[in-house]
Amino acid sequence: MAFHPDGWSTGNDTGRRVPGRRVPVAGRRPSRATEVQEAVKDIILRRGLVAGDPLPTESELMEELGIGRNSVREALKVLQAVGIVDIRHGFGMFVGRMSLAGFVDELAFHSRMTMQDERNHLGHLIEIREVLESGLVLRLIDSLDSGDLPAQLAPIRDVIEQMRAEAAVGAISPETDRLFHDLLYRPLRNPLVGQLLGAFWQVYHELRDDLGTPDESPADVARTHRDIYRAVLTGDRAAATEAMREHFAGVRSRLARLARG
Amino acid sequence: MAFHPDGWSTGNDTGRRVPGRRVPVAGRRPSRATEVQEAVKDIILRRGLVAGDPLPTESELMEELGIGRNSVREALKVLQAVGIVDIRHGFGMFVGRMSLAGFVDELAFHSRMTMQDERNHLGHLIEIREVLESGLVLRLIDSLDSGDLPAQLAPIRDVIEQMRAEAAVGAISPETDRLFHDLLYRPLRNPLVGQLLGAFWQVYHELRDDLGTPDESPADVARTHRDIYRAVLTGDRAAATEAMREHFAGVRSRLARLARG
DNA sequence: CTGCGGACATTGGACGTCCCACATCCCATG
DNA sequence: CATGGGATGTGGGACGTCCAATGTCCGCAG
Repeated sequence: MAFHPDGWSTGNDTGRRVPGRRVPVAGRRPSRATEVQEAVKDIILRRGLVAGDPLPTESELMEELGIGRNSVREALKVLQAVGIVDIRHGFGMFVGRMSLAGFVDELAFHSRMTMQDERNHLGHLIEIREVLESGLVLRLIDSLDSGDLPAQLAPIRDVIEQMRAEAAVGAISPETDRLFHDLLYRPLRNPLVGQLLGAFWQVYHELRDDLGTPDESPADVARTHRDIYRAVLTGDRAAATEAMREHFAGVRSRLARLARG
Repeated sequence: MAFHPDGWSTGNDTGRRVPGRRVPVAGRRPSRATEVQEAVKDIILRRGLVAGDPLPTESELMEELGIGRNSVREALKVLQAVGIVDIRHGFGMFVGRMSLAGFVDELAFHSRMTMQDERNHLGHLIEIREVLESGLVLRLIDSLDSGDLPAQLAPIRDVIEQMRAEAAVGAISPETDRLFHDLLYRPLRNPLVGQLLGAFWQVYHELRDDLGTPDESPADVARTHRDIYRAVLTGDRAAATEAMREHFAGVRSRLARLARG
């Protein structure tokens, strides 16, 4: 992985770098791409840019840093992969919004890779998601203004209704499921929660097809989600914990069957 | 090996497009780099490779896919950034181990970027970490074999001792703190927990210097960690929850002060 | 026989250049 | 006044070439 050794900053490179000129000095190697990455991050931080702000063009970067275009491009691609910059073909580069897309890729890939063996990455991921959601739902109950709960939870109620409707005519769409878990924790006002859970959710659903058919019916799924909603509505912490456990029971059994078969 | 520029018959469609002519084909643009990424992932999955296994060389990839070296390299750099492949100069490429390094980069960067404003990424991150650890410690209590608790928790006890010793002579080293949070949940046998928590921990400690001085003394820190250990040892769920809350109280106050200042 | 050093092959790293694709803006043309 | 077609600027793709790092292996010295 890319290490960024500290003690390099002093000493040798004070200023411009002549393209084509190689420094034969025996020392560590802050690869060109790494240099560019650090430089771009530095520019963003130093200039106090925010997500969406325009960044220097490729040409400007190659000139300012005295580095070839390919290296610049490699670095930018990496920064794009980790969601730090946003590249738009024919338009320019911009400070990126946090997307966790790279995180999803990594988790999804390694989960798929270890699906059949004992390490079972996906199972571990689900366990973490369960722990997280179980804790979050309690925090949600604590944080809700007890004044007008139904109004605050109205969006959730709508999703539950939608879910029930879909279950009645067939299967619950992934989008509806995702929407539930996204909306539920929104009152916590912690956008990272939504993003992280979204990432977990996405990994699960990318690999869902590789798992067998679910043990529970769509109606069961709708019911467990409704139970979570009701527990939050009534502020019943124990019921919320139990409902969350129920919700993940189906997932667990599906995974367990995979491990056996 | 000599390269024959007489044209390549392999699936490289260099069909000319007339400038100014809009291609009516529905807009799908699988960029070269993306193609290579998918191809490499596919190779790993299809051949059932595991972490550490060797991958085709750059030259082999460019030939097999009929794609230029730069594109191949860009793709591989990205895959390296998200921890899917591991590139070792002068040796070869290998299937990567999960590292979450890209995730850490993304979180650390966006946290630093939003440090001064209201969005306060870091605070949200800490909140998630607290929820996670609070839930995990309860799960840990449930999962421990009640037979020989002291033996199972011996490593933790040693770290606590180390922590106390360090606190007595000055400051607790980050490594010791990290070791505690890493070892504590090891009995859960969920390696992802360690990695995810490690990522959170690393983000926090990368930005720690930008926060002010801590409110609590090293002795306080050692004490809160000891309380967590004791709660697990005695299986006291309420005490564990409280100890975890205490543990994060210092972090929270530090963050709050930043928001005010 | 042992071990150490250096040649060699292999593999990644970097660069410059050329051309393509895409987006935007402006101006000419109807 | 509306519109379509450059002109321009930006990223995307590819190629060829050279450089540097790493591992292997063989031969020479002890």
